[in-house]
Amino acid sequence: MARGKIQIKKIENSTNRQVTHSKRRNGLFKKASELTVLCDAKAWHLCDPNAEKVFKALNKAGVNFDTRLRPLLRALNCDHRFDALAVSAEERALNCDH
Amino acid sequence: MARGKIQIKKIENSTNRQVTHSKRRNGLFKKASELTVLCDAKAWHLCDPNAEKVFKALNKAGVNFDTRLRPLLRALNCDHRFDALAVSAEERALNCDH
DNA sequence: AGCACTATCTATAAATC
DNA sequence: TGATTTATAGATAGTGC
Repeated sequence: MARGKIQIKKIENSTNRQVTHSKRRNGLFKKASELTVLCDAKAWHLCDPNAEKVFKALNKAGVNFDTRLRPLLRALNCDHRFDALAVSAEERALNCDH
Repeated sequence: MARGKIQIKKIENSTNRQVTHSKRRNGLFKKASELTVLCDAKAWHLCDPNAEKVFKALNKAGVNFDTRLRPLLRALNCDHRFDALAVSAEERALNCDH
């Protein structure tokens, strides 16, 4: 791109790799949030207590949903599927027999 | 972009919205996989039984990790954090007391 | 370790088939 | 409805500070 085309393979120089990672990651987030707005991804069901449990577990694990995953999942139309996941986690907890 | 600049707000025409969604989603996946390769995201720890449980739960919920989320999570360096999530889920199951 | 610049590359909006 | 084209907007590699 830019001042010269690059091949899509691992960047061996670690400094360049880190710089590229930072730049492209920001670009990825921007595009994800644009897609979310343009295509009207529906709101998250944070009011759903089952979903809330999963989000809390993710936060506890260090995954910041709001800033890192939410716009991406929205853009990919994956967000509503996490409701199903939340239910699945809930069922697993209820079926725990030890 | 392209043949005219657009504002980042909901595309009201549903046909255009769908077309844009499809195009931009593909672009997002492409950029995510490029970033994964360029910046050498490390491999998933699928051999980890704790992580495996989470992946299975996600698949059961209809989230196709391999095609939808894995390249994105890799690109975002979130993948290793899912190991922590897996452990968290495991602990929660073990601490289930009813 | 950022942040700015900018020439160049890539993504894509609209058009066309 | 879906594929292809193309002109333009947007992203970014290399650079300098």
